[in-house]
Amino acid sequence: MSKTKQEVVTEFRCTEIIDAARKVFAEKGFSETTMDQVAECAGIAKGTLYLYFRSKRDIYMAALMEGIRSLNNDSRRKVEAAAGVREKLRAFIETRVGYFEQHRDFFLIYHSEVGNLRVPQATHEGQMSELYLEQAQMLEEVLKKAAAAGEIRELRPDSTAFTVCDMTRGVIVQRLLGWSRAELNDDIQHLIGLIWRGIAA
Amino acid sequence: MSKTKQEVVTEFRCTEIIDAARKVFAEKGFSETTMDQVAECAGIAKGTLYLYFRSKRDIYMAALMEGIRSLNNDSRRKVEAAAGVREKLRAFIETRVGYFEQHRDFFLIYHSEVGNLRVPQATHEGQMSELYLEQAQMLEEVLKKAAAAGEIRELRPDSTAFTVCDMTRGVIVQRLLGWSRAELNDDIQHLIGLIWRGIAA
DNA sequence: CAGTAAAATGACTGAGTAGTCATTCCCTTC
DNA sequence: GAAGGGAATGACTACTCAGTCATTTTACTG
Repeated sequence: MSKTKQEVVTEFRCTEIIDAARKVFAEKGFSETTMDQVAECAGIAKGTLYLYFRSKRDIYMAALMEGIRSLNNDSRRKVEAAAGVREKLRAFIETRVGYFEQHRDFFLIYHSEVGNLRVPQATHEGQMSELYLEQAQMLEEVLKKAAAAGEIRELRPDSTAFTVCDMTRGVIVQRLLGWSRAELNDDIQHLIGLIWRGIAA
Repeated sequence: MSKTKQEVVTEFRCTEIIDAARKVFAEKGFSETTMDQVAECAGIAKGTLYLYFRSKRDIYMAALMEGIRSLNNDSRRKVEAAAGVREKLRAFIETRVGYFEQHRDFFLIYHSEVGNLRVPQATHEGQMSELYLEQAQMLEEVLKKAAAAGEIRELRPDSTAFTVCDMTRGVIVQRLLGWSRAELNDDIQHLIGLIWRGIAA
């Protein structure tokens, strides 16, 4: 009984910390953020952070992983639920754009970390790219099946999957930076149009 | 006379420093790089850095700007020289992929800085996004003219231009991370195919 | 080759911060 | 409501590093 209660408290604190971390790290980046700031934002003392996480990097990675996992799950569910390539594609894009629009702060971390091409040394490095590649692979499967069924033309599915991810990422950036004033749906529609028909007359 | 000589030395030192900075910053990122490392890599003492640049950030930005300007010039020249949209598109992609393949270390800085969506506070911030947007705008012009000439279908030229930039960026990342084993030309060809015809059967 | 001025150096300083731990607080249990 | 124990605290420590500046080296000149 008491154990359950303790677990609840622990989970609550962890969530609290991760949420705060996401906010602060998104604003300043990893290096420019201090543990005092994270603590203050979470409304607890700095020492408490270390009761639940081993280090600054640990908190950062926890925030990142949690977000990616949640995004992956959302995407997978939506894509599986959709019928036909084009709808699956739309589901994929819609989910991601929507998710990041709702979790701006998470996108900033995700984006700067996933876009981090430097020589890895973090312990979590393996997990990271694994979770990242998962997205592209999901899309790759969809494309492969569609190609087999003749729904789309024959293309290198891996490269194409990555490219679709990149285009989606691009739309998210455009929107977050306010470079696009269009409605969400118009942006998505436009993107799908590009993917599907290209720009040829 | 003596002045010219002095200028030459100054320019040489600056280049030396910028080259070293590019290498070191690319490896570790801005925050994790120390001035001692930059100095060592440049083969000079730390104090000397401050004879030619005001601050760490100054050196970083100088390295970044110089690279972007050079890339912009290359791209513009090649795109202008090419005839027809499709060839201009190819020129654009080819130049960028080629440039970054040749300046890996620069790409790492460029990528992490341009992808830096946090609230700006750097003095150079304005210049940065200006130089960045320049690329997309160049492409936008090409697309607009092509659309007017009926060479491509009517699309939102701004959004499309950004998307093409994003796709190109994506290919570069794929190649730098070793996710693509294809020949450079095949990757470019594949990308142009995607842009031009989309994925529709 | 002495004298001088400019360039280069690197030990040093001061600010800032990740992580610790002795102390305090609070909640449970009897 | 007192005792006991686990959770929370925040002052403190040990360290890093951007930027400075007194000193040394180099380059030029007459």
